[in-house]
Amino acid sequence: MATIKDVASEAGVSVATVSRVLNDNGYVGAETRKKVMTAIEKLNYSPNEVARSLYKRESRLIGLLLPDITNPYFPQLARGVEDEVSEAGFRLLLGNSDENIQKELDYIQTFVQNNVVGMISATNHVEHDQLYSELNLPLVLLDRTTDNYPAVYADGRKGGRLAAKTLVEKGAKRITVMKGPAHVKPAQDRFRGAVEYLSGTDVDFPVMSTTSFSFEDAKGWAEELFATYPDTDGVIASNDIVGIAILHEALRLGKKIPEDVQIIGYDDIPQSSLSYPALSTIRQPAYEMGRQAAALLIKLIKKEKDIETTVQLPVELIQRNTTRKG
Amino acid sequence: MATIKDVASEAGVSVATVSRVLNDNGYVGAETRKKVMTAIEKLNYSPNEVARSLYKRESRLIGLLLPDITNPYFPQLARGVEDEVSEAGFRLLLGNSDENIQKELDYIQTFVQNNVVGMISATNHVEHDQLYSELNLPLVLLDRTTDNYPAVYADGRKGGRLAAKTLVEKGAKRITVMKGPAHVKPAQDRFRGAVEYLSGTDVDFPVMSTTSFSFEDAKGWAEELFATYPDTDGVIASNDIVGIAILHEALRLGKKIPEDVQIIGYDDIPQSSLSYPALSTIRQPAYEMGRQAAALLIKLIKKEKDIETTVQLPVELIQRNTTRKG
DNA sequence: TTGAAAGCGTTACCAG
DNA sequence: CTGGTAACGCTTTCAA
Repeated sequence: MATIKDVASEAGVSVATVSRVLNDNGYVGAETRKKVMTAIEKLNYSPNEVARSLYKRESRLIGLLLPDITNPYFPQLARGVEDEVSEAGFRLLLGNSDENIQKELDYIQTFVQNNVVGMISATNHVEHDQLYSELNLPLVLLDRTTDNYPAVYADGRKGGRLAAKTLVEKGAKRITVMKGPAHVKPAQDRFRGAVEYLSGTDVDFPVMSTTSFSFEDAKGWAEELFATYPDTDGVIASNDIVGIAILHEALRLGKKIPEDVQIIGYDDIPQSSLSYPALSTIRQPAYEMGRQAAALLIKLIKKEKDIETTVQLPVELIQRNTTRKG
Repeated sequence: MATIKDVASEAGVSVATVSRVLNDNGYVGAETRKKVMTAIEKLNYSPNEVARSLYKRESRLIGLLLPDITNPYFPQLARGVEDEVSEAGFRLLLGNSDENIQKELDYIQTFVQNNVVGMISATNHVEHDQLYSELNLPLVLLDRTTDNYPAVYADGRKGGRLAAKTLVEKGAKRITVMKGPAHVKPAQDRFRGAVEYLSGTDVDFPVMSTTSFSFEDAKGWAEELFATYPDTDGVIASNDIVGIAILHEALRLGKKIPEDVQIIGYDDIPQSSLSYPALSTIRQPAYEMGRQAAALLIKLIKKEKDIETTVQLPVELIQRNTTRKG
């Protein structure tokens, strides 16, 4: 790899001058600039980010912490983040925390060790608000509310209410509400929203608790649900994965969808529109959330003034075929 | 952030000594070591990776280049890679190329600018074997065969053959085989495998070409398929996404699965088992492939001897309910 | 067993 | 307008 020194001697100038043309600051004569450009071209030089980072004490790297990229909701967030940061010239250092505190801490440590300029976290540990606070780094929370940090999230409470309202209006009488993992804040919000709404109605609503969102477990929850509440005629799933699993199980049991049981999911992951019948769901604009989180972080990094540090994106009912028409 | 200097003065020794205990090399007295440890503890010091990287001319970072993390096949690869590299103390710099040469080049540039120790690429541009060859970095290709580089991939040819054989043996007579995007090498392999097998049989097999794997487009391919070949009774989908879309469309058209038409997908993404009927498919061990690619790369980085630089993982028929029993 | 100092590739300050 | 040089935080000779 060519260094700035090589370029300097090739162009017959000092490294200081090369640095000036590189960063486009300070005075540099037209002639000189041209010589330098030629040398750069010729040597196919590109500056060493590590040296830059060392001197400036900040890199062009942003840390992204996710629970588990294998859950189809997160790649969309990640992609949104990535597109936005890379358009702004930043790159992503990625970590999956599995909601495991130690892993999370380890990643945060790597982030600072690598001089990241900021970080985005979509994990759910409130415990280390403390840790985060010592971080001394621009941080934005993604897919999670909080009073203490900049955050972009969707209105889970409203989403939950919307799901419940939809099912009730479409005539469900015995609605099973699935409660997602207790430590997953957004899941609790939507759950609370649903329960709030249902409490104001006359429908029964047994609650079924689940402790994960994984594909492997989803089947189990689905079986348990119909075993425990065989006469349920409406299900508010904790997310689309679970919703699809329930749909699958209902069909396997010979139930008619949406006649016998209506199902509504949460998230609107891409594959939801491909289930059969296509899953009705509450959409969170994941890609957009990722983009906005990144955009917000970048503003923070650039220390722009008057930024809205908490942005709430709207949720939306996507009415497909697991809920009744009209 | 505390630096090595701070630790040194806190411990009353030189930075050289601190460095020695940090890296556990060179002589350092037991007493001294203890003092240093205490200082490190007290200051909560952790070494600056950037400075290290600058001096050593190599970081603890590995570059991972993916086509599009939004395609559910890739998060699994990514996760496999991540788990393996992070267990070995490395971290991931992530890039989505969208199979776009310019983006790919940009990421590769960032990778070298950041002194990555190696990279893993799951993209499909053979054109820049040339670029890669000038890279002077350990590289392993993932989900792609090649003679020129270390690679881990699954046997696409065999997978295609297996899909075709399965459908034929289960009585399909007019099999539509879908051809994935031309530039996606693994898709072509499985396609060729299927065609090879079918050529040796008496069944008809119209070929339908598609140009993408996205969810949005998949629906379109599905509609086109049944519009063009309404009497098809077996479909070899180019991957599970397309397979699920076809399943959806077939059901929408009132076809019975698997009686009227049998469908077989490719990949075995997690959601395939949740379609209804559950999708039969050819499984590629994506997570495992990611892990092995990372393991191979790490061996390369450590310059171990006698390593198997090309590992082919087996594919497997996952017989679910879109193919007939027995 | 320990310390001083050079050097990794940049940037920015100060002279000229 | 340009060049010399200290500094960023670390590792590694080389001497002591």
